Amino acid sequence: MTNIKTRFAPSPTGYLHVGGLRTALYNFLFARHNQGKFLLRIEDTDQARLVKSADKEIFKILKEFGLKYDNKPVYQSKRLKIYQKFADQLIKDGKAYYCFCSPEKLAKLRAEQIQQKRAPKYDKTCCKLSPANIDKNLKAKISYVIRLNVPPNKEIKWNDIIRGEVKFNSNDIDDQVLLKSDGFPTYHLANVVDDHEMEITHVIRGEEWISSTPKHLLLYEYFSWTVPQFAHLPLLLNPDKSKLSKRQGDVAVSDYLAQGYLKDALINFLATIGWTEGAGSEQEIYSLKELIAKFDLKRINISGAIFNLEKLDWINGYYIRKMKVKELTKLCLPYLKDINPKLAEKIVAVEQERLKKLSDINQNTEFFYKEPIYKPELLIWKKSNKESTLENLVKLEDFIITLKDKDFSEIKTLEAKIMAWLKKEGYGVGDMLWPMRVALSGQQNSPSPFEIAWVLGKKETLKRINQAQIKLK
RNA sequence: GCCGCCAUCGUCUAGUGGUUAGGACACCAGGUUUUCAUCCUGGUAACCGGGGUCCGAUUCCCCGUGGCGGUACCA
Repeated sequence: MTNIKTRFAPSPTGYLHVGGLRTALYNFLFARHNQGKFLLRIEDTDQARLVKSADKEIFKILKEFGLKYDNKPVYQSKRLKIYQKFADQLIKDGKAYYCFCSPEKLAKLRAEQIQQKRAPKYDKTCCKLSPANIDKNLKAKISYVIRLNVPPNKEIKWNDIIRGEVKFNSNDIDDQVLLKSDGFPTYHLANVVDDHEMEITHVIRGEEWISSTPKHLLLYEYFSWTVPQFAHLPLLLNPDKSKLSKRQGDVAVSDYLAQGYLKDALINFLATIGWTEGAGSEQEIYSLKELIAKFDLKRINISGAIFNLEKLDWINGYYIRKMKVKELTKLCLPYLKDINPKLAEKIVAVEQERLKKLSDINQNTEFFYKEPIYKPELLIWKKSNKESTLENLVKLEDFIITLKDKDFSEIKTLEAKIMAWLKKEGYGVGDMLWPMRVALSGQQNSPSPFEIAWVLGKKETLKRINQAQIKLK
């Protein structure tokens, strides 16, 4: 296929949702895979919900994630005249009509219909207005909207790339408002007009749009425009299977970034929740490049998927473990406030394999730069006792004093020295290393004593071993 | 209520008209180890129900059930 064009069309009503990011990702991947264009459109037609600078956050996040879009973003709020022009054209053709009904009247109508167990639908009162009456109302400046004139009993269907044929009967479709009384278009009008003018070939959007698609199809028909291909993505769900929402956890991309989820990991996770390359592949880890090469809309799953944090944590941990210590340290620094970068790098080196997300770096790592507080009993290994623990700590101190500073330059060197000494003297590994580790960390669980000693350096290591002895006495 | 979409381990999923229904996460056990983590090995665990079609259905069809989405002058 040539000249493929996709678009991501968020509305700037707040933070960017992870589901939105996935939609953007799929649009991006499909376009790039096919050497097509990926465009961005800001759907700012709801004046009430508009959040200032929400568009800026969207740009920033797309950029951070490497989802580069082509051309300048299109703002719908700057295209009001165009939508009005097309709405007028529909009216002229009898495909849309002025509606002067008040919100109160509509609410009453809806309430009646619901009570009668019928689907709430506009009753087309204003569609039957005579030209003279319309003129009169217009001149009297009665507030109006423009509604889509949906024909009765017409089958409307399309072939969804992801779901196959989807069918509706026009009797179930409401005469949707296309142009609001404030002169702004609704999603339906603006969306169709813009997708046409931007020459979008593939509309890839969330499943929540399926029931609106017949309205859009009708508009394409009324305008005699080429209909794009539709691909309706499955939803991201809460653990209880409802649509992923803020009530049940974080949904903003920025929340995940703030917690220290890596962009590559997030992309990897989002891409593979709902998409697999198939063909018997059992791959779990994908780079953005690889995704571009392998992505196929037809391989997107149809059913909704729970946003499974445990899997995200695993993927993120995987990416963290693959990182170079220097790079990882840079990313961790914001979570390790007021710490000397040299020390931070050592801490990161030692903690790397334990991190699931960057913010974990400040979990149980205080002992690296603060004297640990712990109960003396913790020093005693399960197979040992107080007396021999104290004795061992003294022996250990005496030995470490004999080490040179350069023995502390690398973890491996330090480990080799101490292990050789243990072996030579015939000391039990646990008898010696457990108290050493606790003396240095004050923790039940921690990195190895060699690693901690390497971070602390000779002087601090000796100091803590000595303090442990005092505690035990 | 009405319309629509969906249905394989707890979760993400692969897969097929005949398979020991595969993988990953999580979980459990074992190994490595001074602890945790990492790493390695192994294990528990699934085709929503009922009818068809067929020699044979998890797979195809229908019905049901369940979940979800939509039902706005929100997107």
